[in-house]
Amino acid sequence: MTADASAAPRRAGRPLEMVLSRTRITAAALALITTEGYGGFTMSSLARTLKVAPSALYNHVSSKQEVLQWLEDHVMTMVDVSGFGSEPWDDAMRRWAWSYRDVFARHSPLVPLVAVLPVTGAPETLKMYETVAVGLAGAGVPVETIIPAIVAVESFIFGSALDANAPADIFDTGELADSSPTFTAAVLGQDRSTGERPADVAFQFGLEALLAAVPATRPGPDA
Amino acid sequence: MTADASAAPRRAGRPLEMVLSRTRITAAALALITTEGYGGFTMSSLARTLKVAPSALYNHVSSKQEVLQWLEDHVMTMVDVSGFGSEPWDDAMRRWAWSYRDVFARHSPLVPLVAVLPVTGAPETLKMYETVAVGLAGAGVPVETIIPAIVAVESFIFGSALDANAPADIFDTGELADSSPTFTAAVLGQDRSTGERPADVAFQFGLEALLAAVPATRPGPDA
DNA sequence: ACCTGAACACCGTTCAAGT
DNA sequence: ACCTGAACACCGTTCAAGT
Repeated sequence: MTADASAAPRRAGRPLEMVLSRTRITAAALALITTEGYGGFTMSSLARTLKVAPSALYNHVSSKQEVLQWLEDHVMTMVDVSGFGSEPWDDAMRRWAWSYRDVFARHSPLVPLVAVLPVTGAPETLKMYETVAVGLAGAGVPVETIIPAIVAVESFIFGSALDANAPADIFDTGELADSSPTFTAAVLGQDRSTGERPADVAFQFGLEALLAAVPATRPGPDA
Repeated sequence: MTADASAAPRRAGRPLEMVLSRTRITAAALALITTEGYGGFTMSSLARTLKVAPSALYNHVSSKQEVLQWLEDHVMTMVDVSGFGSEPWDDAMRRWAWSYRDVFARHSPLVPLVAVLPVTGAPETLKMYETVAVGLAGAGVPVETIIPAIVAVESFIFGSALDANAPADIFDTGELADSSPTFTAAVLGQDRSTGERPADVAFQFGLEALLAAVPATRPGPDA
């Protein structure tokens, strides 16, 4: 209950900023993944970044899985919720959903982890949910619809984040074109005139469909 | 170009059904995963099931990743596309989407793999796409809309398959309830009277939203 | 053509020993 | 309280040697 409960004891010869902590481990993990990718992220490489033996990490973290959960919660911080409270609810949702998808497209290995991450250990994630829930409630969406709406949009976002990493030729049927004429025609018949990436066209389509189904009764705080 | 191009040479002392092949490796992998789960699936355990040394597998497969791709394609076989051609297009889509989600909820570690799996190496997956594309085209959906519609619904399905594995208490805010009053109220305000699982309620909501946005002009073959 | 057995280069994690 | 270094029990994959 002191004013600064998180202050670490300072010792001569080991400067304060060198003490391991959730914050510092998470920051190091993010930096490592940004430069080396998830393939280069191991407990060893993380320890090397922090100039510490790998075993030292286990004084602060119970597993690699936990580091990834910390990272996941930190990454949520990068999702843009600024529209809620300043834009009509649907524009706020669009801003949120697109940035959410983009963030996790860059961190797709974290996507399967979300299913196992309880909000209790993820305060930033909970903060985001609260902002979105306030936005929807303010738009007149009935209480019992808020969670299904959030979960549905979020599931769509996670699936779309994975899809955003698909190679451009994923649907090229090649020599199997003859056995799948209708699908092949659909692939070739896509509208390429706008120059948008196919993953973005699909995301736009699905997002608008989901937003149209949200039973809001008011346009939002400022509209 | 012979009648049976896939026949393996028969030798005395080594019965035909013991020869390794994509079919037999895939079947063994599925059996192993069904009994032991994905955590117990290693190249070693797979080799043990097939009564062979681990290194022997590499005469037939280039990596564990490839085994998983074979498995993924085989698993697509379990998705129910029987509605297409016999039901109104939207009922066929509902049957397909629910079974697709259920199958991959049981095989969620395969979900992130889909993004990297080109249809060229996945004939069963392509067969499924063809069936769905024929169904949508038959319902009068314009060619250029077919792929975005399929990709959007599929992304929603994959995200929902991950969500279906979430623990029931994932949204319990615990001691953080005070800092997230609106979200906590929404969690507590969910409609539990129907007895449906929250993941199913959200899936139903999102699926109906997406189907409502598909620009079909005809009800389907038999309606 | 396809198998075995040994080996390689890693993993994440534990633990006794230090300070 | 928190670090180091050695060790453990695995991984997926390669490769020489066999038949």
